[in-house]
Parts: sequence; structure tokens; C-alpha cells
Amino acid sequence: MSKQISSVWTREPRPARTPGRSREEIVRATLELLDAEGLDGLSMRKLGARLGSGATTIYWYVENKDELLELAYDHVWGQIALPVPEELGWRDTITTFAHSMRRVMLFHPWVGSLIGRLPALGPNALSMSDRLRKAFALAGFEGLDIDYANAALTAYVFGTVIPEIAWQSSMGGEELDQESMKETFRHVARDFPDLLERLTEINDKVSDTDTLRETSFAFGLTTVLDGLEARLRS
Amino acid sequence: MSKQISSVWTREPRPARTPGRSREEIVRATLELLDAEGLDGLSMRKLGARLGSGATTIYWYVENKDELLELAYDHVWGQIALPVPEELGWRDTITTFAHSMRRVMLFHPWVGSLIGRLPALGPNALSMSDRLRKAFALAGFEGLDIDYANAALTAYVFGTVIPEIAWQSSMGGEELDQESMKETFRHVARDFPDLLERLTEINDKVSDTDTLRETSFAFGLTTVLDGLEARLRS
DNA sequence: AAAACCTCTCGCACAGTGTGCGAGATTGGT
DNA sequence: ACCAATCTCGCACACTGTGCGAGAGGTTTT
Repeated sequence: MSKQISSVWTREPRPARTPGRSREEIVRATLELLDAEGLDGLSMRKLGARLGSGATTIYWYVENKDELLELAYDHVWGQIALPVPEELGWRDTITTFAHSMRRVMLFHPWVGSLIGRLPALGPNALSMSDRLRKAFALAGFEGLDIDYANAALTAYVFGTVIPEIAWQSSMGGEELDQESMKETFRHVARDFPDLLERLTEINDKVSDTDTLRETSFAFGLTTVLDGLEARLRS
Repeated sequence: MSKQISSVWTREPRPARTPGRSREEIVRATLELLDAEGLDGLSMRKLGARLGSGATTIYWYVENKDELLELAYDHVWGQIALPVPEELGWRDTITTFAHSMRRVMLFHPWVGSLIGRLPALGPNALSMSDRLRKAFALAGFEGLDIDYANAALTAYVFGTVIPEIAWQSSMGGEELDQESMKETFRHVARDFPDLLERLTEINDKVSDTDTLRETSFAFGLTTVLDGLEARLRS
């Protein structure tokens, strides 16, 4: 009888009654606040105000703020599209999935700060894993290799998008302001001639950074998929 | 004349005088505190106490707490080993690099929460990029492909390690306590029979989760490298 | 020697945080 | 009408980052 990891998902939720607030309502408001003001903008008092209640009322439905974040976190994973692999074939299925995952994460930038802090144990996260696994099994992977392939793919998406979020947020809500970004980069990279040269090359070839990042993402994605396919053939 | 992205690296540091504290001293104390108590354990007052000074003294050397984190952040990237590619060949070089990066990150788990919040513009981060690029250039990549390969590789490492950190920290400093982890997982995954089946399979084949994660990391790494190599041949 | 001027320290205060507690309101069952 | 369970929330506590302005200490100029 060892003690569980502390998480919302290891405690039974309070049975839902008709009167009063509900967990769903609270999570919905949490998501709105997170999307509107980011992780720092979420406070129990603001959330209470949005719900038309006292701040500490929330603690009746949720043990603490982290549990609230776990709930919001898992909700996001539910928004990722994963086509039925039997119809599209595994490569297109995974590709679609990866792009959808990226889009969803960029739309809810605050998840970037949660991935390193909260384990993803919610039903949506698990269901995502489950369906992803089926796609990889259909591709021909067996046993633990299914999990390894799964981990590699999601790792690539996470690792790409998380720094993207950092950039996006450090440019602070403003319009892209590409020129100032280049200026900044020129300044900090002044001691690295090769990096500077690369920067001007990028300037020549690529018009805006959004498509650059998307191209880079696609490049890495096919790289990973090619690597996985190589495994299947050996 | 557009305004810069706000960052320590875009401001000239205060010229160093002999008396009083120094930036290096403060960063060192910051790192100690971060390693000892994590990101939440770092507060200006605690840091001041450790330095034997008032909390607000720090603001003479640093604009705000985020700048302090940027400095500590960049310091970590300086600890990653990157062999000389001409000696080892690019694959071994990158492999060594990736493992070193993972080890360093796991040793300073708080970086996991910073990757999604602060852009990596410090000299160590840039120097890492620079040297990585050289390795990929030596491998045979050209032009933007060098950056894409670079991005793909670091994305994979980031994306693997960041969730690892989440697990590590959610088990709260305690010894691994594998049994309770399995118990937790069995509980949350109770509605996903395939996942449960996979879990027992893992239990049979793998003794401890540390080596499991390491195997998984190595699997994904060779996957990415294989994918990159496939690009080179086409 | 005196005055002016930097460089640096830090106590105080402010607005804000998560959340424990306990008193009260609201509800449903008898 | 009474009781017990369920739910709300004001207050308080310890804590956060940081703006401000008074002062200390040292160096340079007059």
C-alpha cells in the first residue's frame, strides 16, 4: 500500500450535485482566463470574479491551483485531431496529428510552461497516447517499439513548439515586428560570424518567420518519420 | 530604429567596479539556490540572504528577476559537452552531445520550466548553436538545411527531457518508489485496456524506469539521426 | 580641506499571490 | 420544523516582485 502520486486524476472528484458551481464550469472559466491572459494572468481571485463567486469557493471543487491547471491542461489535449489511421495510412495520420498538435499548442501558449511541471495523466492525454499507439502498431511496430516511436514523435513536437512559444511570448503580444527581431539577433550574435552570415542568408531566402518555422517543423517531422520508417524496414 | 526584445543580452551590463557585489557572484548564488530548491524556491529575499545583503541590492546588477533567470539559464548551456566533430565524426559527436544535454538538463530540472518562457539568446546558447551547426555542416548539410537539422535535433532532446522532468518532480524528491508509480498509472489508465496491457508488458521486460527512459531516448535519437542521414543520401 | 559627485546598499511600502479556517448560508430529507 | 450535508466566502497569514528614496562609502574636482 504505497502512496499515490498527488494529482487530480488519482482522487475521486466530488460527486456532482445540482446546486452550486460545477467542475466543468470552473474549468471552462479557467481556460478562458488562461487563453486571455496567460499563465501569469490566472489567479484564484480573478477566476472567482469571473465566476461571480468568492475566490476560495473554487477550493471546494479542487484541492489546489495545480489541480486546476491539470484539468485545463488535459482539456487542451482533447482538442488535437487524430484521424483514423486505417483510412489515411500511418504516415499521413501521424503528420496530420503532429500539425494539429502544434497548432493547438501555439493557440494555448500556456501549455508550454506546464509540460515540464505536470505529468499528463488525464483521460484526454491518455486517449491521445492510446490512439497514437494504434497508429504506430498499424505501421508495423511491435512491443516496446510502439512506445518508443510514440515517445520520439511527441518529443519532437513538444521540443519544437515549446521554444516557439518562448519566442512568441517574448515578443510580447505585439505584431510580429520582424525588423526588431533581426536587430536583436544581430546584436546578441555579434561575436558569432557564422551565425550572422546564416542570418543574412535567411533574410535573402525567406520572407517571414512564420513560414520559416513551419518549413522547419515539416523538415524535422519528415526526418523523424523517415527515421521511423528505416526502423520498420530493418 | 525599432525597439529591441527585452532581454539581459540586449542591454549592456553595468561596468564592473571593484567594490561591492558582482554579477558573477550573484549568478553563482542563483544557480545554487535553483539547484537546491528549484524554481519556486528562488526568491529575491532568499537570494539576498544567501549573499548576505538586502534583497533589493540585486536590482542594482540586474533589471528584474527574469533577467536573473536568463543569466542562470545561459550558464547551464555552457555545461554541455560538444566534442570536436572532426575527430569523432558527426554521428558520434551529435550522439555524445545529445546525451550530455540530457544529463545536464536532468541535473538542473528548473531549466525545463524556462525553455517555454525565455528565448535562449545568451552567449553559451549561441555558442552551442554555432558548434552544433559546424557539426551538421561537416556532415554534409548545406544552407538552411543546417538550421533545420539543428532544430530537429535539439527539439527532440528538449521534447524528451522536459516531460521527464515533469515526472521526476511530480514524484517529489523521494526515492523512485516505482511501485507507487505503477499503482498510480494502473489507476488513471483503468479505462484504456491497451495501455494497461502495455504496462504489464513493460513490467515483465524492464527492470527499472531509469534504464527504460534511457533506452527510449537512445531509440529516438538514432531515429532522428537515421532520418537525417537519409536526407543526406538523397 | 571642503565640496561635489558617483557608486552602491537596503528598509519600507504597495499591490498582489495561494490557501487554511471557521462562521454562515443554502439545500434536501425526514 | 428540525437536522445534517453541502456549499459559499470574508478574513488573515505568510509570502512574492519591485519602485522609491534616504543614506553610506569612496573618488574626483575645486
